[in-house]
Amino acid sequence: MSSTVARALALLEYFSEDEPEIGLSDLARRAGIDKATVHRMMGSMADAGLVEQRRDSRLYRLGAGVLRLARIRETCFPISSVFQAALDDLSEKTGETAHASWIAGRTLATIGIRESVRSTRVSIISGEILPLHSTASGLVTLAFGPPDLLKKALNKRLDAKTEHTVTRADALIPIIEQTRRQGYASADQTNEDDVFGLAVPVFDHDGLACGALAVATPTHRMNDDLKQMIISRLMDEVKTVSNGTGGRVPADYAALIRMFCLTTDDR
Amino acid sequence: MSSTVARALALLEYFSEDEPEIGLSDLARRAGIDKATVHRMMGSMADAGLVEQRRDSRLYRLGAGVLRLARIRETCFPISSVFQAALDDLSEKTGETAHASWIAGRTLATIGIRESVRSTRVSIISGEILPLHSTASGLVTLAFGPPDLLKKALNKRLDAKTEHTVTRADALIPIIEQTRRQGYASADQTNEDDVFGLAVPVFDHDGLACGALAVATPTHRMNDDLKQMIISRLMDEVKTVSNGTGGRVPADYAALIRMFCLTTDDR
DNA sequence: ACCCTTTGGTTCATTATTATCAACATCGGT
DNA sequence: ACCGATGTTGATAATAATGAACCAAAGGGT
Repeated sequence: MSSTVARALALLEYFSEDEPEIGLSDLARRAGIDKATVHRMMGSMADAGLVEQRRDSRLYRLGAGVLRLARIRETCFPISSVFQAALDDLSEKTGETAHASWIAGRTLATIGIRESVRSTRVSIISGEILPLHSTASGLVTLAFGPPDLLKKALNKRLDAKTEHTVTRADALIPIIEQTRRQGYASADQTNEDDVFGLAVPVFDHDGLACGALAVATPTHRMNDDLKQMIISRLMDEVKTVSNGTGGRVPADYAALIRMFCLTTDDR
Repeated sequence: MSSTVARALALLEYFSEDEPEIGLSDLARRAGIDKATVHRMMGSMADAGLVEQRRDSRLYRLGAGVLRLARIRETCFPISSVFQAALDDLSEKTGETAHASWIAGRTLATIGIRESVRSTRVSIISGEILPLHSTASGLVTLAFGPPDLLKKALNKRLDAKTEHTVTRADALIPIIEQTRRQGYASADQTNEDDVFGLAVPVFDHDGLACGALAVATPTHRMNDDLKQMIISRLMDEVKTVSNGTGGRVPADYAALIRMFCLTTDDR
């Protein structure tokens, strides 16, 4: 089913900002793999520099090798900088937390955050992997992204993150279709309690979504006016970011953007 | 002998700033592995987001997943920022190109560069992997780093990068010992023609070298005065950077630094 | 002090995964 | 259209991954 390499690399997904160091047994338990196997896998990954092991506590953490890789990737195909500018802009104009994500394999990786300055705000874990089915970012990515990503995502188990999470594939399909029609996705507490997410896609060179821009607000603060305002701001950034990262906005989506500008002008 | 995971991850080392995209056959040829094998390996790595494949040219390149990993690593254990400050300082004071590297598994990864402003200067490829035996950075890392790294490095094939490269392990040992005594390493055209490198170690929490700071100058410009000046500047940064990255300078090396300050004061 | 649990690490026989090689498909250039 | 090189897929043989058992060491609780 899944190759050894894939299983080994999947171990990397357990590391995040709020859990940067993990022990051998812990890692093995979560992944559901034998200790001995994980031990050898981590050994190989340590050799490659992807992880390193503290000499004292024997805990594993991400290694310096990832810095090198990210450096190459970013100097050759810079995206972070483009995103960060958009995020700063979004957060400033909406007053809420903005974040950006990007397709990484069959997952969605958070690659940029700008937190709201308000006292009550949504706080996002840097480097977190976003579920495709329960976040606004995930939904737009599925709706406008590569078809096979959607297919794979629907076949996977859809974990219930809150009591509002849609966990049945057939219930998800109409939501995806609605997202396609309106050009943005909203997710009210489907991934985390008291978090309302709004997201638009970012397009690659082929006109497929390769990531998402999102604004997250506390649910209690959300209302129609705020929602329209945020969506309008998000739409404004789609073209900028897509072009800035070497992508292009497909014609039908561009039409959606124009429509939205008109409706907001009407207000 | 070597695990599948290790072989797969070794493929990542072929990507660099001046060769960010590589085809399947090319990759297989260099690694000496069958095409089909590489194909499945890259497939797994693409799933994990470490690499991605262009839909048009089918070439592979580093994926967005590495950005996520680097982000986590850097927010939890920041080192780049500390290094960059030191590099800027070094380059400014010496007028030459300064670069920093860090142990990543059993290799040495370039994680920071500040190029000289001069017209003739040493240009360094970002993200490049430095050979341990033929660069000044590699030599100090071997001299002051983990003993098993040295052992492994001596057992590996020592490629001749130029006609000055030392390729015999027994010839390398006295050089390492000399490096230990003087506290810095110099490499005159042993890795690249017309490049003279000077490097000092950066220490981790255990007092072992985990990286290096280096200044590279065109060989024709190097003389005793410049050499002494650069070494003095490098020594100045050892403590700053080591402490800034959570490390500590061992007592015997601290003594070396003090000695060097005295001798330079004498001048 | 003790026991008991948990941790990281290692070994080894079995088996399931993976490398291999070939054929096939696809593309670009001459 | 040809040719060479490339990416992709499938069947078989061989290798490497697996997981149980085991060890040493480090807490944690009584």
